[in-house]
Amino acid sequence: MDDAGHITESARAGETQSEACEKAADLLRALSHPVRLRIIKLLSGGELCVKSLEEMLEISQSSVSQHLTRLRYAGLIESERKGHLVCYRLVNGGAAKVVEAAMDESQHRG
Amino acid sequence: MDDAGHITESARAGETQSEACEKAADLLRALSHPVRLRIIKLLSGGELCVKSLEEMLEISQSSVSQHLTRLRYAGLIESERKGHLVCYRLVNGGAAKVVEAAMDESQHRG
DNA sequence: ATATAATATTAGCACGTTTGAATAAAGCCA
DNA sequence: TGGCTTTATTCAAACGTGCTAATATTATAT
Repeated sequence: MDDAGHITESARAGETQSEACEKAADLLRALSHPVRLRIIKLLSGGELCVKSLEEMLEISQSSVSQHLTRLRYAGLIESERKGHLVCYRLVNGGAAKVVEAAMDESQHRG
Repeated sequence: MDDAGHITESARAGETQSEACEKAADLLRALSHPVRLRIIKLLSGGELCVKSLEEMLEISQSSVSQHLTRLRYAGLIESERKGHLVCYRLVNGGAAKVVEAAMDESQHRG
């Protein structure tokens, strides 16, 4: 839905259309793995430590940790040490909104 | 935003939560390339033939065609031959909605 | 039929991603 | 301290992706 009569948000920020698409593609790439989607959905119910995620997802500790690192690097989640646990939570609802849109859409077809 | 008191859409369809995430991840992967995002945005303004897209995107014909194939395979766009041109259009607004959510989100941070 | 324009497909290479195994680091408790 | 649990990091192998160059296909026009 591109604007015709006024300036787009990316233009306002001094960005090229195609630069904005690069950023959005980075975000989508960070989300485009089934395990990472499940992590986002789990965290949208509240913060969780790595061990809990590992049990819920039933994949190796190493793999969970690497996916969390990727999501954190993308700015979608943040972590806080609590004793010997490290808890993760969503940075804000934005990532979950994109995920929701994708889940919605992928069920109506595909 | 998971449901607590009633059945989710994926459950209704006889799908596992994690199967639904696989599908959504497939959709996101199909979208997670800057050129493909630009294609979706261009097509949301109306159908276009490959040659036009090639000129607007300023990338090779082969590359455009391959990206279009991927989007078509994902069910996001469809094509129609018109003389010696092939025109592409969005299958429905759903893909554009996901793209919009991602562009929105990626501009508020990251 | 031949030439030309538009599109699709293929092959090969470079690069990114995902995984498990192994190892390291950090915090707790006896 | 030493042992235990949790988490992070590194490595190598397998696999996926994106690009270009080359070739094939499809339609049109002469």
